Amino acid sequence: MNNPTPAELDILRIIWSLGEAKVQAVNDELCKTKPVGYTTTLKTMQIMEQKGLLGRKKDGKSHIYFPAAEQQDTQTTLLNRLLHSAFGGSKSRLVMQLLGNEKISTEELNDIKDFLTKLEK
Amino acid sequence: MNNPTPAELDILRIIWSLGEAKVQAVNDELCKTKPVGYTTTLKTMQIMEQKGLLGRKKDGKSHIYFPAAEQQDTQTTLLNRLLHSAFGGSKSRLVMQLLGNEKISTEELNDIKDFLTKLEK
DNA sequence: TTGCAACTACGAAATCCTTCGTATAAATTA
DNA sequence: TAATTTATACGAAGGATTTCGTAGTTGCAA
Repeated sequence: MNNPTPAELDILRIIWSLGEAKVQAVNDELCKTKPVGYTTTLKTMQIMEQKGLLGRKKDGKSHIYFPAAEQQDTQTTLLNRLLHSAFGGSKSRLVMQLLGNEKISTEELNDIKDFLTKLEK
Repeated sequence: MNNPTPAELDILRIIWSLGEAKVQAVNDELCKTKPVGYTTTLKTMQIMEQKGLLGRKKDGKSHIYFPAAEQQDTQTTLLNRLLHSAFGGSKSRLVMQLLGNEKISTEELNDIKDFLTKLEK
């Protein structure tokens, strides 16, 4: 299916941390970072529900939204995409870059472990 | 400046691996994965040159393109964006997810090392 | 020098993303 | 019960991305 866009990811991150939330709560959080209209957040969350990124249930006159997939599944999907699109599939290169080493290594896991050992002092 | 879009990243990856390349060569590579018109590739590479993602030099009637920034700088930018947008800035969680462990850890580096040790058997 | 083949440049359609205005509907309160 | 508040639904504008058609340019071979 479809993957979260940047704006959708902003919302997902908030819902992950809250477990579940109403549009109002998500919008409040969002506004702490950048000003955004209520209906913008609502619209995006409605699209996310259609896309299958969020589920929702009625609560009085409003809805409570929650993640439709495991947080980890979504994270893994995004991470794997970056792994292949930007790192040619090399996990060790990705890890080394992430942890601040720019050296390229071919001995995947060992190199990572050595790297960590050194970094640990 | 501007960040590479998905289509641009496909091209960047090819140019990274080739060092430098003409449009034709990039398009050939691209077509191994999915069919795409020559002018599509050309147009995208022209845009990338304008954006400052690629440099180019004349070679007879055509151009030779090359990365304008270090591969690692671009990778780091993309990785950091994912780190914050999807992992709330936790490097250890990202690494663990990448390496196949779904457990959340708070002792950043040590946990990663332990994890690697186990994985190594 | 003429003509062909390989390239470039340009423009524009189609789609996706993001944002918000407006119209409705449903509780609440005065 | 009427007015107010709080939500939802819908549509559409504006910008970014992706794709490609068409026209024009350049170098080389015949």
